[in-house]
Amino acid sequence: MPTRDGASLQERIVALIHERGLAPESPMPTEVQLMELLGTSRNSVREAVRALQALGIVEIRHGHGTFVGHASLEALTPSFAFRVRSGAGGIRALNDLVEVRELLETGLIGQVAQSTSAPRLAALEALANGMDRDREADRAFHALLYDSCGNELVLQLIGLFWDVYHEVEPTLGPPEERTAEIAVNHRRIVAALRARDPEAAREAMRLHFRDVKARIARAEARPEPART
Amino acid sequence: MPTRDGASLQERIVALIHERGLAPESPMPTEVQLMELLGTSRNSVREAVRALQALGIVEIRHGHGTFVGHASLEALTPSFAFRVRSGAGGIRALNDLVEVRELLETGLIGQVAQSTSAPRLAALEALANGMDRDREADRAFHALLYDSCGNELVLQLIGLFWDVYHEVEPTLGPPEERTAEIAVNHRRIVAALRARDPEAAREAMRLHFRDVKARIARAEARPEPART
DNA sequence: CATCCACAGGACGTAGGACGTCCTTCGCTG
DNA sequence: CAGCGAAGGACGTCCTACGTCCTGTGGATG
Repeated sequence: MPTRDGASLQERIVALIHERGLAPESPMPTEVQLMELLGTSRNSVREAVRALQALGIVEIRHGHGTFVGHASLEALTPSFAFRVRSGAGGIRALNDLVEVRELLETGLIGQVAQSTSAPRLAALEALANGMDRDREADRAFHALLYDSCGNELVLQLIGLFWDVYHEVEPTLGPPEERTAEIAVNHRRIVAALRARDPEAAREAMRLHFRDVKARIARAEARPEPART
Repeated sequence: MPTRDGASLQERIVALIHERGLAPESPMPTEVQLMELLGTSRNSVREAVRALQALGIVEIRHGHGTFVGHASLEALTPSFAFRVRSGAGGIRALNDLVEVRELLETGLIGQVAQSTSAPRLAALEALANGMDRDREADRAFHALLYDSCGNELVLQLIGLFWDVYHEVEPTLGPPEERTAEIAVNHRRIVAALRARDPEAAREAMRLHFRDVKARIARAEARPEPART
């Protein structure tokens, strides 16, 4: 079977990766080799590869070569960020995004409460206390929370949503006393975990997201915050 | 401020969409216009636009023009499908994906149980009964379930995960009596909704996903199912 | 002999031009 | 007035040439 030409170039390149059983980080054929393999011009090859790069399926290193990617959700950040920035429906989309994170985190926090080790609790507490100074601590906190669940997709989704939210967060207006709220909420979560109380942890998580959504609602109430 | 050249072409095009306040479906500048606006060659413009198309940020219609896209998650299907097809970790990734769907659906089904109208229930039941004949009925069932939640992102995520799962489902081996199981599980869910019993609905949903995950586990146990 | 540097080569990045294909529109024709 | 064909706009593909980045090699140097 030579190659049905019905499939798009993109699909044929992906098929090629699977046929050869190439693992992430493996080198892909050269652009010139792909030209010959697929019987097209370098231009078409490059466009297809660029599309695959945008999806995280391949990784391009200038001067070095093209490699199979990890299809990490990180690559998809621009798509989600775009959706959330879209004028009118943007705030709505942002709220949807936070609600999904709430669903994931309140769903998982129960099992986390039953299985978190003492050293991990200490690390979580340290992060919760450092949030005033370092905003990244918030991201690390949520990542560490679900690190033990063994679900890579959840970790990446939560990280993705965090990134997208904080990318547009400045446009939501002044933070008010939010930074204080955040630390309090996170300390409450840690306390519930320390008590190994799943229901209390879930409730603490709900409170946290209630505050986040309240901030979004305040932003929605105010007039269009002026475009860049 | 003319345009800082530090940003990638992609980012500059996205910025241009936001600056002009272009809504989805609006026509984008022509490739030639973008060349002039961004001061690059048509080749570079096309590559950047192709990347944005892969992310669903723009939509290209041959012979007609380029338009602002909806950044629908549908465009991201190839990325998720790739991740799930990746040889060794593929089954693991598929399981992660189903678990995320479980988190979302069990988290939402409670509020659905309290708010689903009679006609909607009838429609759900019809779909549940039609699953033996039409596999799409399953997809429609889950979409209709959460349609009333007002969260577009959840709908798209569940649809995306459904698509990805069913794209690789054939490789999981023979379906056994699964089709029967599916209908039973879904009828149980409808019954719980009809009784307006959130906890029963959640439990029925858990059972459904228990079966799905069991199928994945059986596939993981068997040897590599031979590549295409 | 070990080290450092210049250079050649491979691979991706950008540019410009030419032609093909698809779609729409307008004007001509019957 | 209806139908059809030509023209033009916009994306698709191809080709060629040159620039930039990285690596490995080989010679000059201490």
